[in-house]
Amino acid sequence: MTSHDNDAFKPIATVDLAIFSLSPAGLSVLLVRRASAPFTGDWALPGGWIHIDEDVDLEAAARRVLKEKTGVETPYLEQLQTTGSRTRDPRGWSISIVYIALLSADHVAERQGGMAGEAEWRPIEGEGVGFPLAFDHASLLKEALGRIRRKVEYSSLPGHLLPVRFTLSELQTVYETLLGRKLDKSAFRKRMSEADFLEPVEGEMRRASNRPAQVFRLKDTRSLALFDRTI
Amino acid sequence: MTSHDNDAFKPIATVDLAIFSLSPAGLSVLLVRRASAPFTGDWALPGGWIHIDEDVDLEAAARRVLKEKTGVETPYLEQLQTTGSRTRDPRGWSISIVYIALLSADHVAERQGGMAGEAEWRPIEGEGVGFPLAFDHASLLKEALGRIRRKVEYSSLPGHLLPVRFTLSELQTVYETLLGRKLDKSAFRKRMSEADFLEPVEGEMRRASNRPAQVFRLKDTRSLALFDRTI
DNA sequence: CTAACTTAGTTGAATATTTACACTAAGGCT
DNA sequence: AGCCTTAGTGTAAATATTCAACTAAGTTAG
Repeated sequence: MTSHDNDAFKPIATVDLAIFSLSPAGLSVLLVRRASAPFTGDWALPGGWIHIDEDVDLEAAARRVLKEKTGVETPYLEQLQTTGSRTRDPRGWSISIVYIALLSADHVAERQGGMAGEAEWRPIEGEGVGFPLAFDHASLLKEALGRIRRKVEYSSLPGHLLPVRFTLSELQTVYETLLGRKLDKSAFRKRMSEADFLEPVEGEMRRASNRPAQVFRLKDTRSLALFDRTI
Repeated sequence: MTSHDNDAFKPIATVDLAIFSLSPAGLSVLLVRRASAPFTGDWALPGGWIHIDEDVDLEAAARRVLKEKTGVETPYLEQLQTTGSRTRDPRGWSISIVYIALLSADHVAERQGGMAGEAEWRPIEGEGVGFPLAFDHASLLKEALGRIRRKVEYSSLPGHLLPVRFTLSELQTVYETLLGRKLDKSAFRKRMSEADFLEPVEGEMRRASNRPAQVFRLKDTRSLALFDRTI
């Protein structure tokens, strides 16, 4: 077996998404029911083929799949990892490029009805959803959760689960939900201020509670690349 | 354009490697000269097709390519990222799964002669090698360097660039090389001890300098998974 | 053979950062 | 009016980090 160019094996390659949002129950992931073999009827992460004529690159393919399933066009999107093996799909060698997407609460609210038929939000319990998934998707979901939970420690990632404008108290609650522990208010505020993730929305105050609070928004996402430590 | 299973577009997919080692000049990367179109004669990261019958998964494919180019069978190997687009290869849509490999000094020494004809070590200067590479490989190399340099901060990754057994002074020098700055000896030792990356080789001392030094080795690599924060 | 030199490994004081918790103030609610 | 809840700040104690000196085990020069 030598390596001429025309030995090129072209494997089946899909883009799969772990799409998260916050529900009253905590962090939730969007799952779809498989309509065709293999794993017909099982729950799976939403995914799709790359469309050679539509998608200029992998991220565009992920964005398109996300829009098809949820209608959302401006998500937080981040490549997680690529798995490929002979055994993960019974039809043979296949590759899956997995992306993580975070949907804000208002994204989800807007699209409550418009969601593709068999897609449903399922609450995260521990390292997954508590029931089996098609292919190796349970393992992919576990990796995605690991990435998110580690990244809470050093990035503004949790901010993408809130509406565009939020208060510091709301943000702290999201951090606490993802970390599974309480944070000190004073330390949290100092850290946010030093990390320079946020900008105040000038003059805007919110009175969701019994006291008005300053409203913030995330600074331009591009600056986040500085903090990306993939894996 | 609807999405039946048999629409499945199977893109050209390769596994490419950014293989690093330490040379007297500092960090070096292994490059090969392309023998065929496109980019004939240009330098590129070593890579290869997936062999559907040989490779059980992507990591096995990366391992095989590494062995073909360097003879090394037990490298440090880590998936970096996957790029795929219409434009990165003039022949059309293609995908590259990129792995980072670190070779220890004794790996390199062993294989000085046995290396495939047109492969050469090139010193890293800043964010690359200082001359153009085929495809998007300059950009892939830049990402790999970013990953390595960030990971120095919180992992034992630099240890994989040394022989299996090394002294703390040698290890500190590698950290300093990768970070591009001097570290405090006392703080470095305390950190290493707390991080629990290393185990002493009982009873073994090295007298490379004018004073004998305790010899260490990395603890089982599997424990490193705890620290992996991809990207 | 001795004295000077080099480097492994440790110690400690000065400084900076984190943590825990109390405190003030601006409303809403009864 | 007075009490309650929550936004936002202050601060003292505990912990970490930094910087630099110190000890000890050799090697090398004279």
